[in-house]
Amino acid sequence: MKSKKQEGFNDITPTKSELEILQVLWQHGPSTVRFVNDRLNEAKREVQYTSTLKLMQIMAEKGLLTRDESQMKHVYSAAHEESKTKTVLLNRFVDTLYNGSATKLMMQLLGSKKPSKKELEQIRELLDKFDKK
Amino acid sequence: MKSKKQEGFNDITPTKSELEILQVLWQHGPSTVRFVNDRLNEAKREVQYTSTLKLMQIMAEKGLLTRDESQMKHVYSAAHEESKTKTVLLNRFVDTLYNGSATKLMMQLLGSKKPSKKELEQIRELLDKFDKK
DNA sequence: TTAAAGGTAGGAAAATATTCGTACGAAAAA
DNA sequence: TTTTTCGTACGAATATTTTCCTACCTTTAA
Repeated sequence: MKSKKQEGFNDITPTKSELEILQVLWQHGPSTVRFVNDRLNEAKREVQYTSTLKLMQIMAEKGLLTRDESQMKHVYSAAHEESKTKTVLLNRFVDTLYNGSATKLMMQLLGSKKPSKKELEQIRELLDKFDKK
Repeated sequence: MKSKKQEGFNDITPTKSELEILQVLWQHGPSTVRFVNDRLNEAKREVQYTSTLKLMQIMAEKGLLTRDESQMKHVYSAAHEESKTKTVLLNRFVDTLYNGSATKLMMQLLGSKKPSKKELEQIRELLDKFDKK
């Protein structure tokens, strides 16, 4: 298995708007600016095409996205796995708000949300797996 | 669909820097700017006194903090409960990253962190409590 | 073959968030 | 009393993030 250590020089932390774009790419796979912009406009809010373009260009510069320029309509992809990026964001969130305690977060979560029986079952299964390690 | 602007209502959503200040106030209770600034400087990073002052003044204007001006050294307090504010932030986080599914978040959490036996036990207790409801 | 539509690039404006300098009054120390 | 320290208020400079205008090129439709 490959090392999971990060090189350090690329910060994969996206801003709020960048995250919206990443979500589209994670959900739909490699896409053109036009496609992403359409998704944003239908799901979120009104944004001009060139705004989305600019942001995606910046993201590509930062290393958040890669792009295929072989065609006129450039095709962008998320440079990092969804789970990897979200894990980073989640850990940061836990560190910031719950002093690193995942348990504290869960307590809050269970207190405010209401998981269904089925969901509770899924969580238990996951816990069981852990016990066996 | 975008929600309407809530004139006159308090948006308790703090920015990154504001959250740092709130953490100090939640942890230590009502405090002067001097005290908060000292905590920030020792725990986080170097910040000038007037920067912290300004930010806390802004937060008071926004309704994030309240302040007692009866003494020369104004005493600031967090305007909202820690758990209330963190619940809002947590729910927003879940909505943004996990499409509102707390379970998905938990799965990721359990997958990336490695809870200790003791933590696993705590979580189970939590789930049990929940089951009985 | 021309006009319209749709692309990219880049600069700059606009919106937010953060930081700090300066003025000045009150309290404490000398 | 005089000076120094510590406090608030407030404007403005910075930094960051987000938005969009304009120029110009390519493809498509008329």
